[in-house]
Amino acid sequence: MTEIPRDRNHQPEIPEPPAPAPVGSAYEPEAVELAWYRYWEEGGFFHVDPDAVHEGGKEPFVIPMPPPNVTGRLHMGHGLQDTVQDLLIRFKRMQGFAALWIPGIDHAGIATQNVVEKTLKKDGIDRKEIGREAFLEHVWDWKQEYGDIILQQKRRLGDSCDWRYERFTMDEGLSEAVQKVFVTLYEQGLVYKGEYLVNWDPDNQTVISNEEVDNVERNGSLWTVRYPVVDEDGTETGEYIDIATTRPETIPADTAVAVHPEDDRFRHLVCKTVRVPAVGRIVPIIADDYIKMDFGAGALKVTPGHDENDFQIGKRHGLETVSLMNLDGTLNEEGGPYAGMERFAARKAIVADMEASGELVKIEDYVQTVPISSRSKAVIEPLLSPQWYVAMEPLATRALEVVNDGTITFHPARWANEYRRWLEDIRDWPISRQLWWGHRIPVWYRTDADGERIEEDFVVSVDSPGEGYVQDEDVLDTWFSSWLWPFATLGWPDDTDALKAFYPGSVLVSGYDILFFWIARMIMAGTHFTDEVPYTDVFVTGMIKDKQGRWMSKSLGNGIDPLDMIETYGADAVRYTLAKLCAQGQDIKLDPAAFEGGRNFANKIWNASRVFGRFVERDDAGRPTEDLRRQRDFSELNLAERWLLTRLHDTVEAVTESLNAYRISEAAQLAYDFVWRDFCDWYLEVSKAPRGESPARDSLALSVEVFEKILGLLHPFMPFVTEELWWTLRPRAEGEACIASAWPSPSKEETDPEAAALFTTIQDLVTGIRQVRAQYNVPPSQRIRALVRAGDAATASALERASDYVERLAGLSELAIGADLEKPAASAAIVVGAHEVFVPLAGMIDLGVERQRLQKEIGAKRGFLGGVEKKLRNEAFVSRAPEAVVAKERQKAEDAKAEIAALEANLADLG
RNA sequence: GGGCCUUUAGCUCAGGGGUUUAGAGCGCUCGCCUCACACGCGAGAGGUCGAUGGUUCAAAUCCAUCAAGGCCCACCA
Repeated sequence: MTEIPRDRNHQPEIPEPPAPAPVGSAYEPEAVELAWYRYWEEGGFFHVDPDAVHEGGKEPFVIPMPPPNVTGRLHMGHGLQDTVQDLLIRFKRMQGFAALWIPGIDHAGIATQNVVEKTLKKDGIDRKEIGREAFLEHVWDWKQEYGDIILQQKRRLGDSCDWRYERFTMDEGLSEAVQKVFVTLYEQGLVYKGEYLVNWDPDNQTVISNEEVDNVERNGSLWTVRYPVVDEDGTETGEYIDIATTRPETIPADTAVAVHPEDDRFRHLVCKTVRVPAVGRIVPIIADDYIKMDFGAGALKVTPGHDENDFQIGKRHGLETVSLMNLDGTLNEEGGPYAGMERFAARKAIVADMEASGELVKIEDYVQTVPISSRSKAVIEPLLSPQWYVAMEPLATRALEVVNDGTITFHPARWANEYRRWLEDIRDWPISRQLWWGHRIPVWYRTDADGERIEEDFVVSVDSPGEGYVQDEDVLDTWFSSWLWPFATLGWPDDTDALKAFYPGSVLVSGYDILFFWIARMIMAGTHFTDEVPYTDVFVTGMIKDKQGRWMSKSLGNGIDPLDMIETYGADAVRYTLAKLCAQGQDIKLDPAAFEGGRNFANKIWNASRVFGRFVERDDAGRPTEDLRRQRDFSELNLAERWLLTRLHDTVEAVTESLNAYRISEAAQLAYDFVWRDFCDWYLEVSKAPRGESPARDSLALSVEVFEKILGLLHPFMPFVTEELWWTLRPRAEGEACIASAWPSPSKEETDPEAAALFTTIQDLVTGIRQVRAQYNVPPSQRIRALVRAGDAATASALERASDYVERLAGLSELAIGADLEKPAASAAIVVGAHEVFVPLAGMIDLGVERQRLQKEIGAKRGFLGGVEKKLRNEAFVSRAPEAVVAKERQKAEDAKAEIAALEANLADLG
């Protein structure tokens, strides 16, 4: 049992934070990322103890990480899912939750056994020769060597999981849980042994579940074979039944021929007998309405030992079940002359023989659905075999309830439908696997005098009943341990502190590819064994595809390695890009070039910090020694600052809301817009001191203050660069890290919608002047004059106070503002709402260009006005639409008219 | 055979009954090495929101049908 750490016993020493990069240096992600991850991990910043909940009163927020396969390497799917999980964890941690992300590894039964077997084969070692025990030693060695490679790779991505909780699906605790669950289910009558047709994988020589079978369309043949009707002593009556089959090699296992009871062609033959071609067995003709009269030749050969439907027919009619295949896919003695042949060789041989004997009537091309093992890609053989099953229906009932009653919510909601569909039509789960690597089935058989086990005489128990018993050779399906993951990782079945504190969990993040395999089964296990849902929210991500929308696969060689991307662009860039692409539930067509966007954003933030960061005094190590921030009063802030704080407040609110609703890409976009557009493009430009002057301390202080909030806001998306910059702004106390900071929550008090609106007007004025400059190719270095004729005196004086913004941003040498200024001759005019801007362009003005510009502007406005007026002319609209909507449209029309009038006046002015 | 998803700018995608005349990134055009950033700055061009019909005062947005692409499930030999 892994001991769950407790705070009072574990007080990790917080290391020295890495020294900041020198001021003015370019952003180099790799060095920054490695250093900070070490700092966080060693400093215990990911640690969450049960006491934080029990005694600290913190609300838990728990995500069980889908344990990657021990054979695994990080792929883009992990990149995406881990980005989402870590983002949520960091977000909630900053919000003050006891945010626990539980990592671990899955032993991945078949996959791992295959890999190790292949590796050994290269050294000339055969699994069967060395035997079970020796083989398992190799697998454990392999696990030791490669087991946590992927977890190391996840660290590179920045995953902030509490590694002290790391579990392996075959470690002691998980094994205990698995055994207990098997025994419990057996005692509840929900585990049983049955002999049914199973999906047999002849390559891996194990049974697999339906979910592990892929049905693929393949070009095959449909052979029509003639079955002669014979009497009791085997003489042909001259009649015959033609039967179409896609699997002639199973003919030797035919135990009947079936026709539809109402089929007039064959009705008189029912109860008679036919001779099976190739092997000469005499079998009855039966009637069953499963048969489709219009398919093939209208009759079916019944092979209960090798086809699920035939098996059902056989049951109904009490037919013998002949199993003619060995576990390796060769025919056994039932195959008669074909015994010992591999199944597809047998098919060829049997077809050739029937062709020669005239029993084969025809061969047609036929597209059929072939079941394939998703692991080995071998064609699945339905085979009669005794296996252990879990009766799923009782478990499914509860699991359906908790989704139907809203205890568990899927995001996006449509996955709940898929989930229901599967559960409502659930089949029993074959859980035994004929493998060596996995949890041994806790069933003990009594042995007879020869040491052979007696199949019917067994005990189900965790421990051996003692002498005279041997354990079942088989192991359990990998998912039989992973379905316990959310609670077994916390110590279940023991009632640990951790379990009490952190179960049930909060969110599961996973791809839809394992909705049935894992997500649904976890919910079944949770409700059945713990009487709780394992988590309340399921966030289902889309799958990552290549640029052309194809699945990434080794064989296509179209995979994009996240580690390569991290090396090239940085982990923050990879994370931000994936977050941005993570629209709810949609598959993602990934172009590696997309990561450039993330890199550019990280770089932008880095550079933005230099604008004010270079004015912070630092010691020799580059650490800040002064705190620029100061007490301030919102009302004393200037217009731009009040606008910025208003935008900050709104942005934080919107991002928080988006994250809470799992709208990850929206949150990423909102943060991006604020940081790049508002903060960098407008605020930083406005706040810069005039050439040659030093910026005001108050202005720097606000930049630092807001930037700190920005770093917090971006931290869940881009933890590394934000943490790095966090330490460059002001002196920090030990452990006062960005990761441990509180989620920004700017005060509503510190917003000023009026200031924000005025600033927007200023932005429009500036943009207008810039447009004129661009139109006339005025070089950026050339200062020009401009006049603003404000629509009213109040705005005029407000703009007057903010005139240096416009001057600076529009590159003006002089700016006149007033409510009744005259338009100078030979000037370009811009209409911004009720205000007009005149740009005197003596000597430069081109009447043609100007006329064109104004006409285009008028055209656009008229188009707009036309639309609005059309609405207003519609009486139904005016009478039925809400008053506010109508009023708004009226206002729009009026504003547009005024603007058009102003533009037209200016146009007329040109002569 | 059932069910689901997608179709919006050249490309990749947001948006999801009234948000000024539909947005972003990339690409494209023009001008800029403006002392944070060319991984950048400024200005632009470019969509009758797959088609048709309907509901509504109002549809890219809701409904129906169709078309194209994709996915999942299913026992047609």
